[in-house]
Amino acid sequence: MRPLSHPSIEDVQLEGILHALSDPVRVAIFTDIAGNDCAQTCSAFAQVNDKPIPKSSLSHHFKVLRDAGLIRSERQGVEMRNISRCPEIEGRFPGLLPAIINAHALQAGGKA
Amino acid sequence: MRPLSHPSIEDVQLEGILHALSDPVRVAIFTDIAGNDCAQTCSAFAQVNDKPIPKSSLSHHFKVLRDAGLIRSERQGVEMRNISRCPEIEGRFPGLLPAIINAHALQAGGKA
DNA sequence: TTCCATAGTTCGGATATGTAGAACTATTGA
DNA sequence: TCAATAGTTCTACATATCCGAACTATGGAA
Repeated sequence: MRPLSHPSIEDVQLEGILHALSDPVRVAIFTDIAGNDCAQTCSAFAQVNDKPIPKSSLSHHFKVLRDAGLIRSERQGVEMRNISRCPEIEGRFPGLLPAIINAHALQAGGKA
Repeated sequence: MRPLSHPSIEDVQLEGILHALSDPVRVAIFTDIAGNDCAQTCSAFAQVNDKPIPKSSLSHHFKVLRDAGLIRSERQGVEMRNISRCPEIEGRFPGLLPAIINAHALQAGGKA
């Protein structure tokens, strides 16, 4: 099992962020993590929008979010704690993540 | 040749927008169209970032942008005029496109 | 310690999506 | 009618995604 790698903030690309968040499961996971002060485990998202996510898929989704620079994951005992990198990204792309998070909320709200 | 179809604004999805703009060629095309008052033809983008784009690929990219609701294309004589749908989308997802366009500009600027 | 349970990762095969050359369609102008 | 230009569609191939199964890592219990 390779060690987790996180891109440095200068290497974070807009395209990578948009790609990572262009998946409904990932944008749901990310907005949840971004809106939560305390770190979230991967398995907290075994269900997303009432849909069960296989854990290999979940692991893949977290890797995409990590590689895009959106979250930071670190092992804590048997589980993995995930936190958003919003503040760093805000410095690089001001307003981007808030706008996406807001859009996601609007869409989810209008859907219900 | 099927008639061009454009989704109505209520059917525009955040995920579709992010997916469409997660490609470096498409985000370059879109920011150009969005920043230009006058409509742009498809073939205006035969080169993007000094890279030639085959016209079948270009056509595909425009279709993705259209399907995502980001642009409106209409035939005018022998060519196609493309305009952004920013104002409509601004009403649905406020601040989203400006933030993405700004991020793209920052990234392109920092790259040079 | 050994063993088991839990949390994630990796592998591998099926399926879906993207790329681009070639053939096609639509419009205009000679 | 014919040729030129602008885009689209077809098709084959390359790449990416999905998910079950097998694997690894950590911690706690026997």
